[in-house]
Parts: sequence; C-alpha cells; structure tokens
Amino acid sequence: MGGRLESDTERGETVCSECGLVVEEDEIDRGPEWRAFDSAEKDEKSRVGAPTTKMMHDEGLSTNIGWQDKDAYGNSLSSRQRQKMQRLRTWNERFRTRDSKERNLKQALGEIDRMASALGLPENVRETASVIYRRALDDDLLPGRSIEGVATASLYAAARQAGTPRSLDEVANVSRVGKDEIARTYRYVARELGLEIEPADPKSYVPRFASDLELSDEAERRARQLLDSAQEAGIHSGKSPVGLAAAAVYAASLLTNEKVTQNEVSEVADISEVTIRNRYHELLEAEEELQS
DNA sequence: ATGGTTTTTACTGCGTC
DNA sequence: GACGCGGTAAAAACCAT
Repeated sequence: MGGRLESDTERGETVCSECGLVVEEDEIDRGPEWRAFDSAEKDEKSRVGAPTTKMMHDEGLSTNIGWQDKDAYGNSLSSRQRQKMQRLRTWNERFRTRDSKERNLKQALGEIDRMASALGLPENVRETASVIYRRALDDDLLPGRSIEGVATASLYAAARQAGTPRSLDEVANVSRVGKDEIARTYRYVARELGLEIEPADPKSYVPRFASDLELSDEAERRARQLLDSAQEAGIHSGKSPVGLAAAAVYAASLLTNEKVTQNEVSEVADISEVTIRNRYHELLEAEEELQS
C-alpha cells in the first residue's frame, strides 16, 4: 500500500488511502434535506443520502498502540515496561470504545427524537425507544447494522409496545432507511432482546384514525365494538391490523350517520379502498352472526 | 426458490348530486 | 360530468416453508 491520496468523489473528500486521513472534505454537502413543502416532496427528500457514519466514529484517526513490544528504535522492552504498555493498551481500548458508544448513542437518540416528533409520538414512547436502543447497543447488536436502522426499529417497537403503533410505512416515511431494512432490523432486535411483540391490536389504531377524521366518541366506540365482534368470529388471522381498523372506522361512521368517504379513510389509514371494502363487509357479517 | 394468501392497482358500471 | 361506491381481474407484496 502506497498511501496515495485518493479523491472519493461520492463523498466529496480527498483521503489518504492508507491511513484514512481526510485532507479535504465537504466539498459537497451531502447531508439530508430536511425541509419539505408538501408530502410528495417529503417522500423524495427524506431519503437523500446515506447516513454519514463510517465504521469507526473517528474514521480511524484515534490513537493506536502497536502490539510489538519495541521502542521507537526497534529495541525490545524490559518486562516492566512491557507490563506498562499492556496496561496502556487496555485502557486506550476502553476509552475508545466507550466514547465511540457515546457518540453512537447521541446520534441515535437525536434521530429517534426527530422521527418521533414527525410521527407525533409522545414523550414516553421516545423514552422507551431510547431504552431499547441502549440495550441493543450494550448487547453488541449494532455491528453490521446502521445506526439509523436500529434507531428506527427501536422507535417502531416502542410505539407498538406503548399501544400507539405506527405502521411500517409510516415509520419508513420519516426514516432515512427503507422499510425492508427496518423490518429486518426490528425482527432481529426484537428476537435478540426478547421483546414481547404481540401482533398489533387493530383497536389501537382506532383513536388516531377517528380523531383525524373528526368523528364522534360514539363512532369510535362503535368501531371498537365492531372489532371485538370480529375477534370473536375469528376474522383476525393474517389480515393487516391497519386494514381492519380502517374498515371498522368506516363502518362505524356509517352506523352513526357521520358519513366519511372510503377515500378519506384510506388516506388517513394509508390503506387501499378495496381493502376497506372487503374488510368492512366481513365486519358487518360477523356482527350480524353474533346477534343470532 | 416456491406456493399460498393478502393487498394493491386499474378498470368498469351504477346511482346521485 | 364528477363523485362515491361496489365488484373484478391481474399484478405485486408478503409469509412460511
């Protein structure tokens, strides 16, 4: 290896290929664009650019103590000096990993906060999310995964645990990683941490949808009731909870004469109208059978 | 990878305002 | 004519194997 200077055009940096020293950087600002003026734009911009994090937070510029017990002239060290060096090595290693974790955490918590407020999630959810993230970090679940990904997964998990779930799509919309990675990371983290993850209860979506549509409490109650009957009838397996919830809300709006259109429901629930139709038929059937 | 299931997309027809 | 709604077929996404 020659230690040449290489221009990394993708990152806009000129770095020494051997030691990783960055000679010039930030010729290009490739940070994400945070501002979006309408929802279409939001979709585009929220995904701009990969997270900056390189494998080592300091990009390999921190101190390393050589493993050979030689001094600067190549002479061997006395055993007393060797012990000293050994101690230095372990301490250096400790400090390095410690503040690497700290930076990691700092960035992750920032992201969690950002996403949580974009999704309108309350304080306690953010706290749960940070706890989950911390545990993931302590259990060394991070290597091989992006900070952003794990942070998003933590938030997703926290929201579900708190009974105020957000769908994968919603979460993916405010995250800088795609939803497949979020799903994968979430599964992994949940398994490794032994998180209890009952499938999301459709009812937990109802309040949010109802209030987005400005429906009465009565309608909201009705929707819950519909979902209870559905559960009795066992219409539950395999169908998406969000779809069920959306259908229940729609049906309830009909039953209480507060007409909202299928289209409106599909908007706030992020579910297709067809699915609403199919589900709400099933819901009404189930309820009728329950009467007899 | 595969096959079965669910969801989405796109299109069509009907009634109403 | 646009809108809300219902149905259908085919494509796509999802999930367990």
